[in-house]
Parts: sequence; structure tokens; C-alpha cells
Amino acid sequence: MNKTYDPKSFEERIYKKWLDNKYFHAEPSEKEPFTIVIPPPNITGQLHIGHALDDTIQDAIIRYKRMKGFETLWLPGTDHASIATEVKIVEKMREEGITKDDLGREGFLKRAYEWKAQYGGRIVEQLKKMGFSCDWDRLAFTMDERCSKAVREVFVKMYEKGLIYQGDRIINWCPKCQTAISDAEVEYEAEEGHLWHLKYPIDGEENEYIIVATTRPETMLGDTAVAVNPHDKRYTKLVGKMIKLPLVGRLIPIVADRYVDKAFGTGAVKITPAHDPNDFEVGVRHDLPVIRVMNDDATMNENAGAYAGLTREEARKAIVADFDKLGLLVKTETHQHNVGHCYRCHTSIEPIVSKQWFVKMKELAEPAIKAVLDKEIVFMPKRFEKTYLHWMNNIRDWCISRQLWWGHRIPVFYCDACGYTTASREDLTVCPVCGQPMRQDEDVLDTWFSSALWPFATLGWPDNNPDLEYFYPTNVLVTGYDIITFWVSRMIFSGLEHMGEKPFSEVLIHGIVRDALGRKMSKSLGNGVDPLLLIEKYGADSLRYSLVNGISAGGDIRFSEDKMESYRNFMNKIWNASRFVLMNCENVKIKDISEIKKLTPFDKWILSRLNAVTAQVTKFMDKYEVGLAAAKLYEFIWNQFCDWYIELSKTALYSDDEEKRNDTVSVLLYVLRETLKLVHPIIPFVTEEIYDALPNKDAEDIMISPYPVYDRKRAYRKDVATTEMVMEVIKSIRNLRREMNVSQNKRTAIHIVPAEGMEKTAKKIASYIEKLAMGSSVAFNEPEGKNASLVTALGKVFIPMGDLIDFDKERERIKAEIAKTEDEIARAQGKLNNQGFVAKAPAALIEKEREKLEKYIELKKGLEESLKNLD
RNA sequence: GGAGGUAUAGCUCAGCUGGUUAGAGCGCUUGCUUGACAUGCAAGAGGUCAUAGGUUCAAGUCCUAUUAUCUCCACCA
Repeated sequence: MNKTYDPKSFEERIYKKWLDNKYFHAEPSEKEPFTIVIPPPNITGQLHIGHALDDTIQDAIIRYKRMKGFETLWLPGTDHASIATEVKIVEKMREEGITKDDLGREGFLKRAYEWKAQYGGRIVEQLKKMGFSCDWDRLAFTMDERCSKAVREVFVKMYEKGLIYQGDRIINWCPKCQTAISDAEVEYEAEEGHLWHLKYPIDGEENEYIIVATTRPETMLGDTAVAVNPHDKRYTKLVGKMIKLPLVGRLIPIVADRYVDKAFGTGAVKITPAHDPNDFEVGVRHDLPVIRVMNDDATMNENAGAYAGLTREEARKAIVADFDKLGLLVKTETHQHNVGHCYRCHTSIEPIVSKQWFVKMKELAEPAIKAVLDKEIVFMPKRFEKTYLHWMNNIRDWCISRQLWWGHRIPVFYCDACGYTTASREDLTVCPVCGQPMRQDEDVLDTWFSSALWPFATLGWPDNNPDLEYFYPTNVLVTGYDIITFWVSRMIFSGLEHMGEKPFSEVLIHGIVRDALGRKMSKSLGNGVDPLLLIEKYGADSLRYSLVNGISAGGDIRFSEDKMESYRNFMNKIWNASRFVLMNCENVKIKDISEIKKLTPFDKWILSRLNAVTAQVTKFMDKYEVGLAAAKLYEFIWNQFCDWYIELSKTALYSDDEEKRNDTVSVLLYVLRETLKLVHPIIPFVTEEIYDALPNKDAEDIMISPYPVYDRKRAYRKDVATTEMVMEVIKSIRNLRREMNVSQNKRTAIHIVPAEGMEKTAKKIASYIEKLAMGSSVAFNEPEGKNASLVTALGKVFIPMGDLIDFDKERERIKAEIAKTEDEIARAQGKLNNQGFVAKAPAALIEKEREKLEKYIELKKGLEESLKNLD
């Protein structure tokens, strides 16, 4: 074995071995299934640190369950990411001087598939570098044959059921991308704008006006009403009257609507149903006409009269100027407001009315709400239920059409000859009614339409098949809180609607990865980290551990390269501890743990610790608390196994007693093997590499070995107490030496006067104390002359240090100890003198407090004696 | 504007259903090539557990308010 941990020398080889052995592949079997579907990364993307976190959690869970004996399926795949990918391709084309129209739909799609072929596989290779145990035989893609079939089926079914409809709705329109985008794809940014107060003359009355306030004067050309609050006394008289719209001359009514806030602006709002979502709602309530004044590219259209052809910005300037000329501009205020921008190209979005396809949500939301309220689906942590329920309870119809080419084309067919329209599972070229040609809808579906079907489309739905039967519903969905509404909620209602069964039982939500300063990682800040570089530098296991260690459910994690280094050191520690154990295996008879006749207290201590950590880790992993499991294992491996057991074992390993050597190596090997198995789900590579070299393997490879099980018989309370006492004594001596400025490499004599009943124990453990506390010898008497001394549970410990000792210093030290002890005595006495405590606290607790008090009184006595001896 | 999270050592975080002397890693100080590991070993310094109240025999832990900070949702012309 190498002297240092060198992940590059084995990670790739081991991954290949796993693949060759088909360990990741799952098939329906007698075993109980455990299934996770991966949140499919976009084909545009590179693996980023967020994927690394999300998928490390999943892999840890999957590997744990596999070792626990489940038929474990982790189903991988990628997402076509309609708009994101299309934008990237178009950008690339622009560099080459090509536009979409140059290529045409066919040509563009050809190019898009080439893109997919080139980049779709890249992220898969990156996932493999992380060590993820996905069933690659089942690799899916949201636009592959299976998923496309499912998308078609769902669309047609819902269309026939009347759940999908086409309608005029106000939607977010990106004038640059030339497509509708969902609410979630709009990013709001605070902008410094203006609030213009405009006079609208009342029709038929001289010098009567109502003043409206607006941030978007250019839309006034499409105004079809002015609204005031029904309770606003200032305007009660005016409701029902007509306004003669300036510049346009159209007569529009003044209506009363609760939407209007009396306190904002002038309390009167111009209503433009075609260009504002709220106005649209008002328009529906008051049956107002809808007049579009803009084209799809955000220039003014023919309804804008004299302003036609201007951009929206130009039109705004012109209209404000014209109002001013007419004396109708009352004032201009600066005004901070949020303006929506396209999340892709950052153009400010234009709310416009257009014909789009929608999914009726109310009916679908009801069972989806019920499933969560009834605990059929559980969010972890629970608080994220609120996010979900809030969204579901306030759901709006889902606009699913996108004016793009890359995606699932809407399977609706029109006959221009007879007007027949239908949704179809098969492509239609000829109208079944009149025999004339049919044309397909030009738009594609929102990306999330296919992602919503992911848990069952990937398993072969709508075809009945054993996979679907066996693996659905899946067990746990692991994702970040940022896509609960986008994705998780849509999978839930889709599963319930189309499968008649929830898609998963549990939703595990984690936070996002931030940089060392707590900032979101982003391209513009340049504070992102590339997981692949980190793997290159530190190994995949180190990356996995640093991502997962210490995360708690739902919380964000801060990430820095410093962390990587310390977990790489941890890998090195595991590596070297293993190397130590293996080095001592030569010429040794390895026994099964049950064959060892005389386990030492230390053996029993480490076995008991191992057992306890097994229980804790199992408990955490069952709750998917991978972070807490990782932290426990770190503690155990470094601070218990390495710092203590290995050090204690050296006395036996270098002794002449052959049986003792055999026994000790056997225990070391056993604890090492079980520990490697416990951490394997988190750090699969290094554990597999070491396991392979173990002489006591209990399976062909660690990833298919049985996970350790808690054994209630291994408490060994007495031996644990003895060991802990030894550790205390050693620590105290080290501490004393340090305080007395004894050089680290100088050995000194140690004298022990055992406490009552401790004589035998003291003799048994003397050699260990000598070794670990830098003793030159151990004697069981009080030394002649002056010395430094300690009071321990084992007895009094003396260290004669001759000239080395500084008596004043030793006095100070003991006095400080006494003071500390007195504090404790006071605290314990205070508690025990408290009537309330004695009356109400549990008896065991009171007893414990009494024992403590006694212990401290004893200790104080001993210390005072030591002090006296110094004089 | 609405909802939620977080606040514990210089930094990153543990601390379960209230009950050890509030813990770990990193960093810091000091000393060590102690027969696995200097990617290491040992010892140590460092915390009035955000603030103010409250419940309780007992509060880092539960409740209320405040402050700071983060996130999500909505988007008011």
C-alpha cells in the first residue's frame, strides 16, 4: 500500500469493476424494492456542485439500502431543458451567423439532436466520476421514445378529459426569445422608474377629470376602463360615468373594483386588460374589451394609431410628451418598482394576451393536497410542506405552451379545410372528417410537462410492465428547496392523476451550496467551484465527505476548499489506519471475533463503541440524515479507533505473547472491516480499495457486503468504564507533564498508589499507561521526596521529577484544581439544597447529583493532601 | 406585502422528546520525525449559547416580543 492516500490510483479502476460486475443494475426480484429517480440534470449543463451534493445524498442512501438487502434501483437520466437548451444553441448559432429561420424547424432540430449527442453524455461521465451507483442500463432522457410516448398519452388523455384547453390568457411574454415563459421563469428586479399622473377627462362634462397614476403610459392606448375602489368616497359619484380617452378618443367606463388600493397613487387605476395581469382579471369581472396595442416583438401595433411601429420605450416618451402638450400631465414622480425580466436573456417581459394551452389545475390540485395532508407523502423536513401547500392552494392554471422548437411538440392537429381539431397519440396527416391535410400545432410543451412524468415515464408507463409494477411508487425523492413548486408538486399531481398512485412516499429537501462567505454560487460572481477539478485534486471521496458531513436537513451548506483539504486528510487517516492494521497481519492467525477467548477491556471497549456507532449510524441513515451519520463516523474513526484503540493495541502487538498478538490483530481487522462497511455509502472508492486487501473479507466486494447490524449483547459496561478510566489517567498525566514543562520526548517514572479495590486493575493496565503517558517505569508506591501528583479514579499518581519540578507552579496548579472542584461542589450542593429540585426531579437524577458531589469532595481531599506534601 | 429558516468558540457547524463540567472540525498558541499517518501526534487558549421578557425545581433546548440575516411566494397601478 502507498504511504499516502492517492485516489487517482484506484477510483477509475474500481468504478469499472463495479460496472463490469453489474452491481448497479436492478431487476424485479423477491427482495423488497427501493427506488430513487434522479432529478435529471439538463443536457446543457456541466456537473456543478449542487448536483454533486444532491446526488451524493442519493448515492449514500442507495448504497446503504443496497447493503441492507433491498433490490435497489437508482434511475438516472437527463432533461432536454427546452428553453435553456434552445437559447444556448441559438447563441452558438449566432456566433456562426446563422438564425433559426435559416435552418427551419427540421434543420434546427437536427442541430439540437447533435448538441444532445455531444453534451448529453458529458454529464453522465461526470456523474460516474463521483462514484454514483446509478443503473446506467436504464439511462433515460425526457425526449427519448419512452418519455415521448408518456407525454403524448398524458396530453391526449387530459385533452379528452377537458383538463387541457386553449384560451386567451395574459401570459409573460419575452419579446426577445419570442415565447411565453412561466411565472417561475420571470425574475423581478427593483428598478428606479416613474409614476406619471395623467388627467383623463370625464365625457360630457367641462373641466372634469379623473387623475390616474401609471408606470406604463404607453399601454394607455389599450385602456378599456378606469377603476376605483368601491369604498373610495372621492370617486363614488364618478362610478358609471364615461371617460373620453385622450389621444385615442375612445369612450371607456369608470368601474368600481376591490382590486384598487385607495392609498396608492391617486386611487384611480387605468385598466389595460391586454397588457397587465391584474387588469386582465378586472376586465374579466367587468366584461371589458381587450385591446392589444403591441406586437410580439414589443413594438406598437396598428391599434396604437399614430404610435404604431414605435418600440415600447419610444412610445412611452411620445405619449408622455403628448399628454404634457395637452396639459393633461399632472406630475411625474420617481418610483421604485419591480420589473420582471426573462431569466434567460434578461429582456424585460411584456405581459400580453395571447392564445396558449393551459392545464386546468384545480381538479388536479385537490388530491395532491390531500395526499400530503394525509401523510401519504411526507416532506422532510416537515416545514417544506408549507411551501408546497401554499402553492397548491393558490394554484393557477398552468400555461404549458412555449413558442419554441426544442421540446415535445404539442400533439394537436388542425384541419384548415373543415376546422376539425383534435389531440392525437399518432401523428395525423389527413383529416378523418373531410380528408384534407392536417397541420400540427407549432408550439412545444413546457419542459416541466415531461419532468412531471419522470417517476413513471422512465419505468415504461403507459405500457404495463413488470418494472413499473415492481418499482413504482418510488421511495424517496431528493432535491433542493428551489424546485419544490416547479417540479415536486407537478410530479405529485401527475402521479396521482395518471398512475392513480403517488410517485414517491418521501421528499427529502436539502439546501443549496454557498461559497465560504455564504453567497450563492453564480457565474457572475465567479465564486463557483468545479467539482471535477476538486475530484482531480482531492479525490471523489473527499468531495463527497465534505459535501455531506455536517449537513442538516433543509439547511444550506457553506463550501470552501479548506474543507476539502481536511476531509482529504481524513481519507488519508483511514488509509493509514488500514495500512497499519494490514502491516500487522503477516504471520498472524486471524480469528473470528467469537473465537477469541480473552478479549481485553480495550477490545471490549472498541467493540462496544463500534456497536454503538452502528446503532446511531443506522438510525440516522434510516431517517436519511446522511450528514449526521457522516459526522458520527468521523468521530468514531479518528478519535476512538485511531487515537485510542490503535495506540492501545500497540502494547499487545509488540509483546511476546503470540495469542495476544493474534487476538489483537483479529479485533483490529474486525473493527476495520465493519467500520469500512459503515462508511462505504459515503466514501465508496477508498473503502472498496481497502476492503479488497483485507484478509477477512465477508463478501466479494464491499458494496455488496452486508451492512453491520447492532448487537444488543455488546454493551460491556464494566470494561468500557475501565477503559475510560485508563484514558482519563493517561490524559491527566500528559496534561500534568505539559503543565510542568516536561519535554514531550522525555520519559519519567510513574508511581501509582491504587485506590481501594483498584489494585488488580492498576497492575493490569500499568504497561499501557507507561507506553501512552511517556513513562520510563511504573511502580506501585509513593516515591521518595517531592513530586507532582494527581488524584484519579484509579488512585493517586505521582511523578517524581527531581529538579525539573517547579514547586510554586505545582502549588498554583493544585490550587486552581481545588478552586474548580469547589465550584462544582457548590453547584451540586445548591441543586441538592433546592427543595423544588429534590421534590420534583426524577430520582435517578438526584442520585446522580449526590454521587457527583461525593466524588468532588473526595477529589478535593486528595488535592489538599497533595498540596500539603509539597511543603 | 405574505410565509418560513437561521442566530452557540475567530470561521463552519453538532447539541435528539428541557436535567453530565455546552461539543467537533478548521484556524490559533506551545511542544514533539513517540516502530500507520507532519495529509501526523500531544497539550492548551477561546463561548454571559443574538437581545428582552415568560413558563419550569431546572432553559442553549419550550413560549412571546425585538433585532440581524437568509430563502421562498406575490408583485400594487
